[in-house]
Amino acid sequence: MIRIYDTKQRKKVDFEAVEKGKVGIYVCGPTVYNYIHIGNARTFISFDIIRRYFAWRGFEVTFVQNITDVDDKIIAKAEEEGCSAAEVAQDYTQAFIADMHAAGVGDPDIRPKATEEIESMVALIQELIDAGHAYEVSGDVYFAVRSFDEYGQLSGRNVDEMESGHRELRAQDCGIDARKCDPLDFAVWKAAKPGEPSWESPWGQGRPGWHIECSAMSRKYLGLPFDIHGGGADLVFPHHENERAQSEAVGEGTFARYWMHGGMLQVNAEKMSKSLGNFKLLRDVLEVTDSLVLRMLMLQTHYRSPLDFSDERLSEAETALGRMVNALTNLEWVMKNAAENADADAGVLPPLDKILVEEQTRELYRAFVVAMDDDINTAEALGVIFGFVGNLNTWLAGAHVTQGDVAILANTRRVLLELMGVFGIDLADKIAQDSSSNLPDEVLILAQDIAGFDGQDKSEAVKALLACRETARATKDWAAADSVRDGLLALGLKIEDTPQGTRVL
RNA sequence: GGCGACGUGGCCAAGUGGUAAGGCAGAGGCCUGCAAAGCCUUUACCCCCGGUUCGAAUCCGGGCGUCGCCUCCA
Repeated sequence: MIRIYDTKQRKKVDFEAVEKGKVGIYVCGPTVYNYIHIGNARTFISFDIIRRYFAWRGFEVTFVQNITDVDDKIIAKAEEEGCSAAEVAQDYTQAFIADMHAAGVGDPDIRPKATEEIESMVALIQELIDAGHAYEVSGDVYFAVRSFDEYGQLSGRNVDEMESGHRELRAQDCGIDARKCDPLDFAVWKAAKPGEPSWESPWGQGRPGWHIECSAMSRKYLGLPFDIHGGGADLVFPHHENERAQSEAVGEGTFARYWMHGGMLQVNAEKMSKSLGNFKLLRDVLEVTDSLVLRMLMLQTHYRSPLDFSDERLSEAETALGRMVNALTNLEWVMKNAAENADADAGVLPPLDKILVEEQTRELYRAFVVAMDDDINTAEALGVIFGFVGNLNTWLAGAHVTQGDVAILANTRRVLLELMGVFGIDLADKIAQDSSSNLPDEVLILAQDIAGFDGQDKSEAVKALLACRETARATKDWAAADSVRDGLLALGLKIEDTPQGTRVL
């Protein structure tokens, strides 16, 4: 049973799907007026992992994420850059999708764009007006907050207190629209101003308010009620409160059964902002960082907790990921070695305790599920895996592994890869990538220089070099041995001497 | 001012009643020609003060501190 923390109920609850075996998830996407920053990325990576986990647990997942491609900020950006709002939206939509791919975030099953869903928004607005929950004032349509009794329940706000807060604000300045019946009311449809993108509606030319977009699109693609509505914690109010009000006011009962909100990402313990100069774009970070490292960093903190981002933490995450990669590489090496030289060190070390490995692998799997079932506790799940990895290193270093052990180790390897895969970290691929650049042409030249090698095959050249180095080591000619190692290192090939022999990474 | 979250070893971070996972960093050791990797050992009065309980990091009250939201924000 998966338990998740529901923002509305303010506690962890058992997850029960609307339709057994299926889960519909709606996560608010970006407003495409700029490249997304790592704060956005955190939310999207978190829900990518949540989605992967549900799928891995056997649910048929329908994941919907919108693109808000009409908005004040897009219009402002267009003016700034001297192009159309549509162009701004299109450019940054493409950039967003590219960034998500670069970050290893899976595509949603459905990615509706607000501008292509106007019809369903207009329909919903009309329903709200007909039901007395919204009213038109000279081309604008507002939602009547006080017509919805439960307004404030999601974000834990009291309507009357909010009202008084607004009065104070109004005394100072400010942008309270006098046309609204109640200062708390918010726009669901905005009358077009000259030059702005607009669509026809029963209330004249205009465009939808932000909140109505998600209400309409989630209803259209998931139906009501649906299972999980997600987003960053900063969207709880007003965005999600308003969405919920719109969707539930028209008498369709529950909107989303569970609300999941991701914690904010901060930079150097402060909120990211352009004025503080700590604003980091995802694409800039990925320019110099493996996306798996970024993901590892995210995994180390629970998705609901605030996360402080820094270069130091990024580099720690890189080291941690390296530990995992090393363990896998080592495991694969041991397996290969066992297959290739069956009895090289027989008798020197005790045989591998296969029962133990098998049991602990099963326990790893179990503990992983327990951790993740508990509100997607990736930090704990990761701890479980690291704990196992430490044991695995000990077992492998202290035992004579034979051909007969390979099957059980292959299973362990498979489990490790599978569990990390749930996180969106493909270790096998990572290892392949790290070593794919392994054999540059210079290897042949180096092999000719040092070992007198004259073949064409680069991997044979490496073997010749290693053989040459072994000869040198046997005669304690350390200078010669090290020159081979240094030469290979310069070509990007790292050498490690192990009790079972030398291996190339 | 209102609402909410959080405060665990040098840093980060799990852990909601039974004397504290894991990662990073430091120190010492083992292994090794060296290096790398790995292993072992090592540092916790769980912010403070009360209370409940046989027993609390975990529950309750108070205090101090940090942060978020309350306007666009993932």
